[in-house]
Amino acid sequence: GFIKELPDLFKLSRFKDEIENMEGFGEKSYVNLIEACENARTTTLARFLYALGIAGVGSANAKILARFFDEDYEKIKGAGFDEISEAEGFGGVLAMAVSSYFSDEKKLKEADGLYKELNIQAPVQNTEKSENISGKTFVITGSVYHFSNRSELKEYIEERGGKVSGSVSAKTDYLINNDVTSTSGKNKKAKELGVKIISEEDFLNL
DNA sequence: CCTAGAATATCACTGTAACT
DNA sequence: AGTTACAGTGATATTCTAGG
Repeated sequence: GFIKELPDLFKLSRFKDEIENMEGFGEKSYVNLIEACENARTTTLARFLYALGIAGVGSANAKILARFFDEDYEKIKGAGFDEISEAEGFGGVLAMAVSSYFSDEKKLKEADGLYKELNIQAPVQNTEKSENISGKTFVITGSVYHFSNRSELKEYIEERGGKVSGSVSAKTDYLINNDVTSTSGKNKKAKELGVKIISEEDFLNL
């Protein structure tokens, strides 16, 4: 009962004592919970859109939407079916999902309430433009060593104008893989299609 | 205060279904 | 044909509470 609508996620400290006394909880879990919620306040428009849970709008499509509408939440809210269809990769199904979400009174109210609690930041862009990375598509497989996890490497690439996708295709420029002997589906496909397979070191040298 | 055992969270990775 | 979202799996890491 602590969370009745989305914005309540950011008001949990009102229930400090109750939360700490719940089974399986203690002071530490309470503090972690509050810290996690506070960290989540600072986010990008794309992450916010992703979080709304609109069918078909995951992390990748949310980024496209945010960019297409100039990182402006008001523009997205006001956009109709036709306008949304013009965004790259958005056809009838996705445009309908998005436009009907924002024309639903209840959902709109919830989204607005959540938006008010947030501290939206502009996405980090092209901190260090790199010609070898910008405009290229990468796929990462296996573990990484120079970054704490794959998401960090993904962010690193995207900040420099590159793209990271989940599956190898003819449009993929590089497959990043430290395990040369790997026989994963991604490696096989990369070999089939003649996609360059590089190690993390090779990537950093780019 | 410290430790052990248990529970839970996180991570990398797959496969499937559905969309453009 | 190419992409993406999403659910599920097994392994590993983290972190809790209870009890000495």
